[in-house]
Amino acid sequence: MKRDVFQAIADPTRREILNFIAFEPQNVNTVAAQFDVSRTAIYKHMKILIECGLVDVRQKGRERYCAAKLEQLSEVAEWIEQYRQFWTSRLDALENYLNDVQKNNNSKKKK
Amino acid sequence: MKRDVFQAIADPTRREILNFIAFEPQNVNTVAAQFDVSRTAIYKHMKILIECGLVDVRQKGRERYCAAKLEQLSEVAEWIEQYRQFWTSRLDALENYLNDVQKNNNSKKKK
DNA sequence: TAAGTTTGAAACCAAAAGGTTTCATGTATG
DNA sequence: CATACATGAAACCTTTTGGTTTCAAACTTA
Repeated sequence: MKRDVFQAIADPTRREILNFIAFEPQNVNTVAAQFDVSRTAIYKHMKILIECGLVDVRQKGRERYCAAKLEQLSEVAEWIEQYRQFWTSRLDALENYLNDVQKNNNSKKKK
Repeated sequence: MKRDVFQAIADPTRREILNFIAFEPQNVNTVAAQFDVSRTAIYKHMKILIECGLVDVRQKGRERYCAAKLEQLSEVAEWIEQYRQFWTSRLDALENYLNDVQKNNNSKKKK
């Protein structure tokens, strides 16, 4: 099953897991120790993160190091960016307006 | 109940709803007509979007116009931005690597 | 080799999510 | 006023989610 990044980061525990392994890969037990819930519960969250590509696993002996692949977040970032013009500052709104005006002027000049 | 923006945008139908009303507010029926599911189902999605502040409602006669308040997405955007350094250009990766090397050298020197 | 450690997976459970049909209410309008 | 329309809400159902306990397997190490 191909998991969805949007859905993966919807859960606060999974966001905390990502944050915990963002700087340095950690094995499952180390991650689980950070949380109140059972290791198995964390493992399940991990599985979801792995399925959507947000986490990568590297076997090392009997341990498995989980590394965050945060570039997968760009899918969400890009989805949001397309709407950024709707909420940035009024200055930006002005800037956009001026850009538009300029664009229109250029088009007119070409004609 | 204070809803969570992360959770609200996890559902693909809700993302489509946001996109549909992003440029121009629409009443519930008009939105519902865009989707296969029932009006009531769309209304429930709408309610979730309203509860987390992603949608604003303005009564007008017997109709209720729903407008997207996309600036609420900034919460998610900011959460992602803090990790952007981890996946931007390879140049950044090289920079991080060099920083690490330097750090390790310093540690060794201390010993 | 035997005991301890790290992990994966199965069976099970309660609550939440997403959907439906149905009904009530307020608003327009012929 | 009577009918049609737009919406909110309740009751109900099925699937998914997030959690648990338990057990098996693979790897370490005394």
